[in-house]
Amino acid sequence: MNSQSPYIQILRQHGCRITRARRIVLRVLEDEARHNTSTQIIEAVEALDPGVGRASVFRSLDLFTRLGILRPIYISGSMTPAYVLMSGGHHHHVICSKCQAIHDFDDCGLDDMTRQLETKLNLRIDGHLLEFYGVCADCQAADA
Amino acid sequence: MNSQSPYIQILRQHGCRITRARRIVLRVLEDEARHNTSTQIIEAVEALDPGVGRASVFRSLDLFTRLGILRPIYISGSMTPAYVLMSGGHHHHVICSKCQAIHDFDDCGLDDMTRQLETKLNLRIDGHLLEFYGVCADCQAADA
DNA sequence: GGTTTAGTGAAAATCAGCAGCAAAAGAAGT
DNA sequence: ACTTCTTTTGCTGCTGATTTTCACTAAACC
Repeated sequence: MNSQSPYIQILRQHGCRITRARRIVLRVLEDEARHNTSTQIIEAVEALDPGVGRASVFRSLDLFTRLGILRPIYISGSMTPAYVLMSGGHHHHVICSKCQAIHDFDDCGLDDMTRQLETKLNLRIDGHLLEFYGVCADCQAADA
Repeated sequence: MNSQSPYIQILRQHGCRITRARRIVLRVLEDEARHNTSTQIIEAVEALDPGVGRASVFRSLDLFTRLGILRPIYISGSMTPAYVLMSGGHHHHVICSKCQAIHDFDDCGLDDMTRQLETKLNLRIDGHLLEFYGVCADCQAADA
């Protein structure tokens, strides 16, 4: 009865098999609930089950991205993307330009805009990512 | 007198030197006005001036990103990011999940939210990126 | 023009992510 | 549970995109 995870359901809906590797990668993503690079995810998976291979983690990340469960974003100077879970199809955060700290926030008033955009551009919209860039309170204090 | 480009001004403001490599990378970014991968940018720079080295292109892209001029975004299928110019500090587009077509749009009603967020989280916000994911009109038609 | 030092080009080093294949394990039906 | 049919997996070696190193060039400023 661990098919509760809505993400597992999404896999099912798309005819994908629920494998050990995918389950573990999903668990890591849900547990960590942060913005992890592939390397960090691979390490976490390794810690949870050394039997899961690197390649499968990459394959899972790729699959989840194609299904809209995940979204890779580029943070800081690293060209390795971090992955964020698109819970409910959307995600929002503020990234500090100085210290790269990421501050997630929940409410976005984008439902109206989504509907307007669907009408205006004549397309269907399933989700969105909203990123703000700025300087966090700590870094502003440090500057002064 | 080609210091018109507002981006050149930004470089100046940050005490960065206006070098040949940076000028050319900027020109490519402004001319192409699309979502180009580092490889595409390197090729365009090469075509414009073979004297500019790869490494400098990467260094410029990195610098521009740190200054908020550019933003790397993930494009399906390629592990290398595409770069978008953050004209005026922000950028908005819709990505089709089927054909990966990108549709830029200009107006976003995010000024209010930006100010609310600044107050609520006690930080300064300089810009934002808003991505919508969906299925474009063409792909919907093709499905039917 | 001379000085200073950030920035550069070239080549070597690094490392994330991918490909190919035999073997393993979901899913579905019996 | 057993069988069968595919989908996935774990390996391992490889590729090509970034990064680093370092001696050299050229902005910026006097």
